[in-house]
Amino acid sequence: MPAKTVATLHRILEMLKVIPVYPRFVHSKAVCAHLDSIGAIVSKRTVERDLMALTEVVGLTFGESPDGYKWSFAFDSPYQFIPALSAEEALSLKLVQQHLKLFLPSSSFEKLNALFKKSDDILWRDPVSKSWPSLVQSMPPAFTPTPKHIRQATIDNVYAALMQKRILQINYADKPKTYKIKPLGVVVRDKKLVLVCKYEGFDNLRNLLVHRIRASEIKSDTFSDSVDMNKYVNAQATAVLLSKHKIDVEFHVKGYVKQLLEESILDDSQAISQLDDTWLKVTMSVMHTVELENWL
Amino acid sequence: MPAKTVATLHRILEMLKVIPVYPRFVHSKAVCAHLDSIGAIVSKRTVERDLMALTEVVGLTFGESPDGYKWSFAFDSPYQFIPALSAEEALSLKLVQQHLKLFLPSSSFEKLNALFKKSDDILWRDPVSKSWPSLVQSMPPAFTPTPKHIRQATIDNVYAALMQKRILQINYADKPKTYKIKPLGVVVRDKKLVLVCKYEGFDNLRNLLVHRIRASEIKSDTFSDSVDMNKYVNAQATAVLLSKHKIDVEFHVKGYVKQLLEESILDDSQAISQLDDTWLKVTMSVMHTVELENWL
DNA sequence: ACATCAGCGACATATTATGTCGCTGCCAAT
DNA sequence: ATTGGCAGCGACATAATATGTCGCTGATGT
Repeated sequence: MPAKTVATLHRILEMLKVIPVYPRFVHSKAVCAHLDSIGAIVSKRTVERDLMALTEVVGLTFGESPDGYKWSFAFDSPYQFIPALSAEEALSLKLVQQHLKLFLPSSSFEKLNALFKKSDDILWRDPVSKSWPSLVQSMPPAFTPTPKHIRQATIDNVYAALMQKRILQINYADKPKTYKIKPLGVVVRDKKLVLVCKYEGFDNLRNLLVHRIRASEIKSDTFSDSVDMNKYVNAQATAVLLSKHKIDVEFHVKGYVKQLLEESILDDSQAISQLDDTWLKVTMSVMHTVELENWL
Repeated sequence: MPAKTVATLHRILEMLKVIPVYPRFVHSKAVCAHLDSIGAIVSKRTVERDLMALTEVVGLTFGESPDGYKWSFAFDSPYQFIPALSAEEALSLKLVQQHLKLFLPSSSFEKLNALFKKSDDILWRDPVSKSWPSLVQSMPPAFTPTPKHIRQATIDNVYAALMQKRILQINYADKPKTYKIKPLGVVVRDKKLVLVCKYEGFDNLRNLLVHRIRASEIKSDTFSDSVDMNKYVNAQATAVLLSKHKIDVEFHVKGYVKQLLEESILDDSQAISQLDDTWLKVTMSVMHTVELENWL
């Protein structure tokens, strides 16, 4: 508890904060530098010893390289996420996972895997409920192609080019040509990652599917174009609306559809009342969309 | 590095693993018990000292109570998630966050906030890109009411009852009556959490909106009903499909719609070819849904 | 009023964390 | 080949400390 111990602990945690998960790595020298930068000056030797010790404790791994060891968090280290999780919290995470699996390409949320793994563990250990996997579900909207897989390298390049505003050279789809593009933003639509960009030399916006990018390479040229993604997305979204305002709907149903409505919830504002034994009156206020049109 | 140090470190981490984030807590005695259970036997005094020390280092908090201090992780402790995050990873998390904000009630992913906060930090610090907040977006499907807020207590009760198969007594919507229900599963549909359940004494499945549950209380009675949520969700989902198979579509467009199509991507299998200066031919293979019908 | 128990201060001591130094290879540039 | 630079690692000395023990205090609830 005295001064020195807390200093040591702080140093260790600070070290862990600089070490990324597996495919990435840091050299011990960088760790030293970081410690210096936050005022926790220790000898290089100590850092080396600490790293070694952490190997066994939190599952660090290291690989050799010309300029020293390359340190990484083990991929599945249970220490990536520390605090305890209650069974309820774990179940709630499970729901998030189900949802993400359905709506995002898996590469987008790989960073969350440690968390999901942990909640799995918690749930397995739970003595009461063995059937949890089916307790929570995410309901896909109508039609659901499986999310495409995207290579990590591709996604990294896209993000890096995006943030550094640098030209990205890609092979797209099956076209043999390579294109130079200026990445401006990323949108997730349906289950696909869409890259909004301009082709070099052109000025109109194009949408590319990230999972169709075959090869990518970041060039050193930068650009200064930019686009208000918020506005862009809104513009595209409202294009499919028939009207911008809510409308009130009232209709009567019977038989099979009646049953369905009694058990389902179309909208929050829906009100149902019994007209007689066979007919049901439904009123609600919703956005006027194409979907609705066909419902009726 | 010698034996004892690594033991201590291990013990500390093991302690952190049992401490939940803020609203929840553990008593120091429980921490002791856990340490004993994994063979790291130390005196109670040491545990107390350690906890105190951890206060300053990882942001533990404690509150008084009749039977000892109640220890929690500060809910914004930067140590909940340890490994370093690269800017690319952070951006990718940002995308997930955008997406979740749009599709899930916020209470469902509160546990991820530490992670999102961390990625925010990383991105703010990034020297190159100051405009990251608008770089990634999630595109809502057509119409998007704001996700409802759900009280944490409600969600916890629902999940607990669900896992322990216990009767839940609730007040629903504005009705003055209380109902006893058997929770069978949770589905997220559109932006709402839907609780699939049976009313006590009835045998048909009902869907309740979790955010409309006003008050809830777990009873001690248990039940044994169960439902295959997977099947249930699938059944509901296919109800809105006009046909189960993909169909091929071919159509010609010009003018404004042509422009839109050139810049957008409706589906992965779409192929576009130029007929002449004004007309564009589009072919694709998609599920036959009501949405599609209206597109044309 | 009593018993119980959590927190906490004090203290002693065996234990150890850390800096220093020097050796050994590996790499790369001369 | 030769050299300089640098990373890892073992050894060692020592100042410093982590931890168990004991006993006091003050709540709590019976």
